[in-house]
Amino acid sequence: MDRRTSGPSSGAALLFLTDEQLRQGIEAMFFAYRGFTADPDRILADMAYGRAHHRAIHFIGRAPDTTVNNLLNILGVTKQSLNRVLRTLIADGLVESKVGHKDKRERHLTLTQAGKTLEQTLSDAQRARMRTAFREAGPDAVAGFRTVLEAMMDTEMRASYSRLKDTPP
Amino acid sequence: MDRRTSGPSSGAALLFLTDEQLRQGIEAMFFAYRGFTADPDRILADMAYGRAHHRAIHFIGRAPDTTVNNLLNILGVTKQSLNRVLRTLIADGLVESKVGHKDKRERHLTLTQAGKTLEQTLSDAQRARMRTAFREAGPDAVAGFRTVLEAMMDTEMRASYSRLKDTPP
DNA sequence: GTTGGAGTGTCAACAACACTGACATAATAT
DNA sequence: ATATTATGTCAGTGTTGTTGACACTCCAAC
Repeated sequence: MDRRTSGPSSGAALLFLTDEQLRQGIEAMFFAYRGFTADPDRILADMAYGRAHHRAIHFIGRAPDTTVNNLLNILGVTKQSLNRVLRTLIADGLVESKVGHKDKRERHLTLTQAGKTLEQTLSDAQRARMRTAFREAGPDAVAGFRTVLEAMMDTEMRASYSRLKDTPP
Repeated sequence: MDRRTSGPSSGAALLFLTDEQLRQGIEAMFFAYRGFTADPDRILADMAYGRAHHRAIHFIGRAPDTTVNNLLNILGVTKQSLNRVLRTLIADGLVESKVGHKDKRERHLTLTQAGKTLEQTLSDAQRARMRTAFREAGPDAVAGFRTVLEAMMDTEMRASYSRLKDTPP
């Protein structure tokens, strides 16, 4: 067991691990996530789309030509659930689905121009809130924020996150 | 071009506000929230309950004798939605509803012993993950984490959060 | 070359949980 | 007396998750 916090486990250095601190962290996570999704949700409510569409659009825009299976792993839902979302996005001309030329079982997904436009609108709203929060909190707080979130992920999600993080846009 | 040696005087100090950094923050939030809810979800899946029941139980346990209206404000859902959840929790003997003695229109909600037991089970699972993440990240990162999350909340949610935070358990 | 299994995508039906709208009841406020 | 507030309920709808069943494609073993 490495003691990176220096000092005995009973010391003041571990006060941030009390149940009370953890409870506050849990509640902060709950309230913040509501704020995190509030702005895109408002925009989507006027269309026939929901949060699931937003997520699909985000990650397709992030990794163009991705396959359905890859998207499935990132989103962590069943393929049937994703398929319903993709069907509407494709029908509405926001996403293009192309049969793979190497493996014809695969479908490669890309945003159309309309899809990119919507993605930009949603991202702008979400980024604006994140930017304000980041600016208020300052760079050191942001670094800590990212460190804790990364430690909170499941292993597979952390892998997906790192893969995306290290992918040039 | 820009030498990022150690000059906080130039634009380098604002590098943490680039779209790329914001995008990573957004994705970190997405993946981390999945981890955040994963453990309680697994426990609840075996019962007839879902995440909505968990939230209700958490905040009733947190603020015993709370009214329906107060819970409504905290959870940010409609009364019809909350009522469906409360009805099953009361029927199953996890929550007790008492008519207010000052204002008899109000119902005051409290966890029964069985409710407290379930709350403890769910909290333990969620706290365990949070504790591991906090310990890995260290106290400074945790402070930053909390600062950013608080800045990300809507104003009303931040008020709810602060009210709970300053309430002794 | 045919067969069988693995991978991939689609359709259908169902459950959880959110929403709106309308209405009832009781208690409180004006 | 009337209006407002707090709560509960019924009915209907939408989004998003789930299983189950099935078709198509690829690849490898026979």
